[in-house]
Amino acid sequence: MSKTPKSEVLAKPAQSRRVTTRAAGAPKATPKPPANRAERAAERRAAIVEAALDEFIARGFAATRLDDIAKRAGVAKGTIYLHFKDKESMFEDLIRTAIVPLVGRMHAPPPPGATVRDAIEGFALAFMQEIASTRRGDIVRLIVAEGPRFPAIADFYYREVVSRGLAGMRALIEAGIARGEIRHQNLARFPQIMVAPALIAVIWQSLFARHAPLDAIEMFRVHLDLIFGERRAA
Amino acid sequence: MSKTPKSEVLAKPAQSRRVTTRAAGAPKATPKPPANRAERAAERRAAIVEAALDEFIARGFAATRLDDIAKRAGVAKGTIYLHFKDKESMFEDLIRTAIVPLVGRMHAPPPPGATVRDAIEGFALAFMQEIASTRRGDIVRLIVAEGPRFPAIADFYYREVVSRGLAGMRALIEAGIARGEIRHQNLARFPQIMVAPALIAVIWQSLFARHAPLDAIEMFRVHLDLIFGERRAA
Amino acid sequence: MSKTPKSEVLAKPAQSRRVTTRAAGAPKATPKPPANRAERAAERRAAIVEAALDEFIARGFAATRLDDIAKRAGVAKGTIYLHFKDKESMFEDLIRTAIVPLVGRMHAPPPPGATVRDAIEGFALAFMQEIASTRRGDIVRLIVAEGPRFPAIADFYYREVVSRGLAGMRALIEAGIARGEIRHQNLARFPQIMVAPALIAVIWQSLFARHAPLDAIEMFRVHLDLIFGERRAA
Amino acid sequence: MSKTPKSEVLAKPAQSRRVTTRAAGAPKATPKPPANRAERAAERRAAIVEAALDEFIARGFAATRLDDIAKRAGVAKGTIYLHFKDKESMFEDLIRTAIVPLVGRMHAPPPPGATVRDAIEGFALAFMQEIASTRRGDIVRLIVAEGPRFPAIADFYYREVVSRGLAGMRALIEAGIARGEIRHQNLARFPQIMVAPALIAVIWQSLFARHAPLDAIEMFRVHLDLIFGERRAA
DNA sequence: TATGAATGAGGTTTCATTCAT
DNA sequence: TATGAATGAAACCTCATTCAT
Repeated sequence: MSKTPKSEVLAKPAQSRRVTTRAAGAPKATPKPPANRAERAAERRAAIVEAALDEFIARGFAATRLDDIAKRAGVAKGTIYLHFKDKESMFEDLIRTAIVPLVGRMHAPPPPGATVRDAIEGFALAFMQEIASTRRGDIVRLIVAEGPRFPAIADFYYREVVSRGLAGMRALIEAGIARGEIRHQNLARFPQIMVAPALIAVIWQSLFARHAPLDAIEMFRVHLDLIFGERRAA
Repeated sequence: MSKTPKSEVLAKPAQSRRVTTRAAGAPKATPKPPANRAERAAERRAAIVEAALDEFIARGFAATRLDDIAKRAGVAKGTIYLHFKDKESMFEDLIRTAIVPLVGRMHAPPPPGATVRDAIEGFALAFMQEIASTRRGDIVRLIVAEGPRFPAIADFYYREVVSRGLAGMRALIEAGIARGEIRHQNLARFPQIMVAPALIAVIWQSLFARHAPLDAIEMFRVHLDLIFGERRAA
Repeated sequence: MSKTPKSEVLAKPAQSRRVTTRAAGAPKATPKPPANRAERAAERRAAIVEAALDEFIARGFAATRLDDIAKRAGVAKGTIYLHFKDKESMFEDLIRTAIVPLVGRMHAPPPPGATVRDAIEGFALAFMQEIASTRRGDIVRLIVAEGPRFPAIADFYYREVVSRGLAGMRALIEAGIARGEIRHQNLARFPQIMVAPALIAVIWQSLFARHAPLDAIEMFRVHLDLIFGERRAA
Repeated sequence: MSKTPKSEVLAKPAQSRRVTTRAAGAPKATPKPPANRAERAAERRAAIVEAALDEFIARGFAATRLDDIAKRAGVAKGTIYLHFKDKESMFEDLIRTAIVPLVGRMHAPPPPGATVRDAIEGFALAFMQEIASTRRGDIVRLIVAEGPRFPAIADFYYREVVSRGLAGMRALIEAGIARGEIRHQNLARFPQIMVAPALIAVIWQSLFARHAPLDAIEMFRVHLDLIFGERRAA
């Protein structure tokens, strides 16, 4: 055989297991006649991006065929090259673009009147709902998977997401320490600890969810209990 | 162009960033002429396994060329097929075989005279030294990367490593709770929390180590402080 | 896939549909300890010849693997090369050797006291029983199949079998004409006509027997009736 | 060495010994720039079919290289896969398509005013001129050669050509018997006998023509004399 | 003499990319 | 701008042949 594992697990074209913005199963973008030319082009590009992300997530970079992306996006193969230089830079563009929305959350302003724990719990809740259980989580896993082969992506991700996110988390932790909510001063040195369960949740979703479901939010709460101390009521 | 990203980051053949048993850069295994035929065959197989792991880790399944594996192992392409049915089952075999040694550790008998914390800290130390900072850690990342495309691997990994490891960890946590070392009873419901920093460390190594080194052991200690309470001395 | 059609019709190794001298299904020649070295060698060679014929008949020249021949003969692959220069000359040798026994019959001495029709009917009977319904018939088909690619074989077959056989047949026909058994003088110009049903039978066996069985002997008798005139009893 | 016999008899690419529609020796179909795209595609497909038949006839299925077909057709290797799923189904498609035109002839309506002998002689003439001495005859031989490995082809050939042809021939024979042209009633039980010389002719062409030319039409006439009785004039 | 592990040329097939329409 | 037929490099895999044992 060839380059792609024949695992019966992957139907063709790849079917995302999560809810996406496009109607699942609609292989062709509905041809609702849009306005002008530029608009059409933008729509096509969006369709390509959408389709490409789904395929890349399902198969990884190397095993994804442009043919399948085109089919899923409802465009011709050549059209992809009107929007992207080649497969590799398309992949990098895609990931970069998909990462940006992840960043906003991170800078969530320190809670005005709430406690630090509430702030972090809110962040965790948002993360689990908007990332871990959506395609965005798959993108995080995709970065873990392809990062070593795409240092540009790993770099970008570190710069735009990881370092900022950890910085924000460190600030929150320090606020928590200052307010007396957190006793472990050393935690500020390793803000990774705070988000570790989030990463666990993302990976668990992709790999083990069908063996044993994981209540990620509850796990995160227990984790926060370690840090902030036990709470009374749920 | 071709199927493999042309990232200048990957010389050909893939160069592992870690120490391996074979002298890095020696494309041909040669020197010591081994004894009989069976021994030779075993050696060749070992060389192929070694080379294949390196290549798969560096490039992922789909982007790895059997040609490169052969070259790196110092054998002809056809020789690979004397030991493995095809690329896919070679990959699965390899991962399976590489996983087995990970398992032993997990069952580290509960500490005879030591505290639970000491046991877990010992485990963490071992993990960081023997896994996170060696090629084994890369294998864990490889499983994260390719698991969704190789459900057989994900299943095996869950069965042999994850479920056992978590069970063992849960037992330790319960022992800790029984002895009064751990106050958070809920922790036993999510032993994943205990090992989360280990996974963080593995991923950090692969993706971000060159941006910001991470003292994984110290991180783990801080994490244990959250669980067991602050210790006096380092 | 590859070079060999994956038709489910061909189990591996090829299973001749006819009775052969070796016990069918016995992949390894039984190791009954033979006498001396030369004898052993001769036996091995015979086993190879036997196995090779079966495989070539079942798959044709190009699709036959030496590996399968060796396996079927119960020898190592290398052993084949002790007896034959290479696959091609093995094939030519084999066919040549297999053809020789076909020749004898052809020279069947003109019938001492019998009629020409009896002689030819006897030949036909022998042909159908000893060739058309045995592996030898397959060899004839094999020659038809591979002849154009192996002119040496076609030449040899023409020289040793066809031209001699037709000459013998012509002599019989002329005898029949001389005796008044045959009225069609022109038949001597085309002795091929006499044997045409034999060839039909061989081909029918291989290709269409499972769709519609053919009573080759009866067909031949009807054919002889055309030439010699109707007979009274069956 | 390789899988293909190195017989010096076969130049590369295979050179058909017969007249084909394309100018023999012109490796690239080029000159007249055709109209639209669909037309171009149809032409390319036709060129592939043409080339593939020539190669398959000259070498048989297994020994034919897609590379040579592509070269001979003047297309790139990949282009073949735009028209055929793989080598095997290309072969089956080709044979099937090539067989269809053979069928028409078979149903030659019973002679309006002519004798049965004239009808059959007309059929024989047509067969010899349009099949036995053209590439179509080679296809018949190809079916004999590869049929056992491609049961689908043998089945199709039996269903579409053999059974229909024999049925038609049987009808003619019965007409001949009814009219008193044929005395041998048993002939209707084996219409194969009637066409046997045609098959002989096809095989003779491929294998022995260069050793001894065969006047197939005259042979057929002699054969008909056996059945219908001697005629006066030639 | 016999073995069968090893070789590597060469086959089939895939798929990123181009370009005439 | 959009298409998709065509390309051909390169991947996986096979198997005839060699040769150290």
